[in-house]
Amino acid sequence: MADLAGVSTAVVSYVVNAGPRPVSNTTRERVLAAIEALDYHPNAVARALRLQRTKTVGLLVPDIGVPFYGEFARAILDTASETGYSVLILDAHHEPALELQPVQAQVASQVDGVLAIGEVSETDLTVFQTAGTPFVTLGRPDDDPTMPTVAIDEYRAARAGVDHLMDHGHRGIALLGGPEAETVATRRRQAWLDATGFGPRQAALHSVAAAFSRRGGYEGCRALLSRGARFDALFVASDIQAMGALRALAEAGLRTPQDLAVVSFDGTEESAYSHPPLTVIRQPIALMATLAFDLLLRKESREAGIHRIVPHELVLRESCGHSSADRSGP
Amino acid sequence: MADLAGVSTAVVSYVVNAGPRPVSNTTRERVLAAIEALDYHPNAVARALRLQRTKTVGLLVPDIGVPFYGEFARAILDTASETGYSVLILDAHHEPALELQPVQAQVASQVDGVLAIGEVSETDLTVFQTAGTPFVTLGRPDDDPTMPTVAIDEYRAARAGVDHLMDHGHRGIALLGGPEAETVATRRRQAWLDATGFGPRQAALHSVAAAFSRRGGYEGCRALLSRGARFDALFVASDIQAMGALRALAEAGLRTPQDLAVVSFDGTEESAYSHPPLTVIRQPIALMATLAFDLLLRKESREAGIHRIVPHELVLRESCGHSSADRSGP
DNA sequence: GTGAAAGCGCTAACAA
DNA sequence: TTGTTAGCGCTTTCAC
Repeated sequence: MADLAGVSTAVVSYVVNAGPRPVSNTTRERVLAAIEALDYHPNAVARALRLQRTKTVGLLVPDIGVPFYGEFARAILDTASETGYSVLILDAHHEPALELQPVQAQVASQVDGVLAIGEVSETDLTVFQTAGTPFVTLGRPDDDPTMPTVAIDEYRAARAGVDHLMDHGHRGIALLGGPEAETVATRRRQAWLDATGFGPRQAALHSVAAAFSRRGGYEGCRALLSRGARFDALFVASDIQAMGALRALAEAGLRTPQDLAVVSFDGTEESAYSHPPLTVIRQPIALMATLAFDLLLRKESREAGIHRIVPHELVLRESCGHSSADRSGP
Repeated sequence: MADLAGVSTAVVSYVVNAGPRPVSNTTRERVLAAIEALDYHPNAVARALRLQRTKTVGLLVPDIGVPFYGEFARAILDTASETGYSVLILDAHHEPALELQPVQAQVASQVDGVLAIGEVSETDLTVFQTAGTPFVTLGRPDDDPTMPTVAIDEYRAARAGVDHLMDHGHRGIALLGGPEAETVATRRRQAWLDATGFGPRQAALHSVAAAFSRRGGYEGCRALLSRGARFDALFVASDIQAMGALRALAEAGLRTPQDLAVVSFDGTEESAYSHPPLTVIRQPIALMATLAFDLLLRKESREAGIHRIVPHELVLRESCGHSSADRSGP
């Protein structure tokens, strides 16, 4: 390569990286020609070793097959590619954190930082912390001040959802919540609890904890239905669970929203196409991705305690009882 | 590190990799202790440079936010992690191939191979081919014998879907197809054409090409509806388009399957939770992922022309008119 | 069974 | 303006 152009490798480097030293035009031409002729491409691995920077970030997701995480991943891939970054995806697929430790460590040495969506175990985070790998968590409400985070105000967001149901006059609002171990699920539950004013007995009767999956939502909803408690509305902790819930409701012969109003959480694309379209609390996915990525690379993430709260949005569709008269499609 | 244990770096390597040279037990102990004490983790980048092997594969997807691709990515992540591989995701987000060239080349130098789901441009493939990066395509029916591929038999699969609609007695079967540029869309259309026996005029009247997205399906279906052609069934080229179609049908006051039977393609999770649940042609995603990954690493992919055809499956649910009496949930 | 040293492909300090 | 060279952290041949 350098030989063909008759220059040293240093000059090739200067040309390819446009610096840090100047190169005469004639030399540059020769180098460029040689690059073209040999279809030369710099080796990213060697570059990374030398620079101690891989231009790659890790993205830790609970399950890339879940649309909410998929849409998040897309947003992050978009932002990353704008600045020439690659993204290494790690799918925790709900496994215990310990199993991942070896992988994590391996990955920690080949990424410039890690973005973690959703629930992440403390031990996972510790791996990155001790490895000195910058990281920021996304959508993980936590008061732990050492943890850089970008998230909506989970409590207020969920509260907005339940309050909206109350504005519609509903009083028997059941909760189809997320797994008890997940912080977001706890926050959303607390909001529901405060809004409804249910006491312990009523709360237990009117709520269920289910997995963040369609099946989880389906089974959770059936469990709720089989209890015989009377409720006229359902607040669901995630869109994906709502898909299962709508199915269960339909099978039970219950109409939404006439018999039961529904509001769910996240605002993924599919929530606009369900039957009926779901009224949701939407998280600003693209914005969160951009902010998190910037935070990660500016290494502000090292300054502990950066918590960026982004605005949520109540999106009114049919499932809460709004008329669709003025709608013109999703 | 090596210093602490009082050994050379070579021995550390022997211990960490359990070879290729033997190490005495006492020495091993000392090394292990030092590793523990220093929380040492080998640098994956340096390792990759030396071995010329990154233990990372690239995954090229059209849009990671689309559930079908998300589920595919999940399956591939699963297989990859079993053998200690990391996965670098590249989202083409429907951009022209040329824009990606720089990225591709960069990536080509940091992965051991590339898996491409769905449509991939020839020029994209050329980048990897000239870089000597092994690759295999997934779900890309192509007679090009130089291209290693894992896919269902698109024609037969689609044919099975349309034939099933005909078995139900439908004769006016419309097609909500994919983009004309996509090979799979062409194949599925041909199957529909042969099964229905439509001539050019009828075919044009009864079909539409739409983007592989919910909105694409929604708009495509509305276009079909507004044409005034009479049809009693709809064959949809993908689940995600079917979601949009179901929405459009509902808004038009058409009941599925009473007024219009629907069968779609892919068999993602969401197809089991729509209203009504969709009868689909399912692609064996997990199997395809495993086969493709194996193919990629065994470098059989270098032997041109490996086409592995995997079985598709007709999954009967309600949208085609089957009774749901015997169903017990998704 | 272990150490010394070369070298993977690149960048950047230093020399010229 | 350009060339020479050290070294990023690892593996592995070769010598002992």
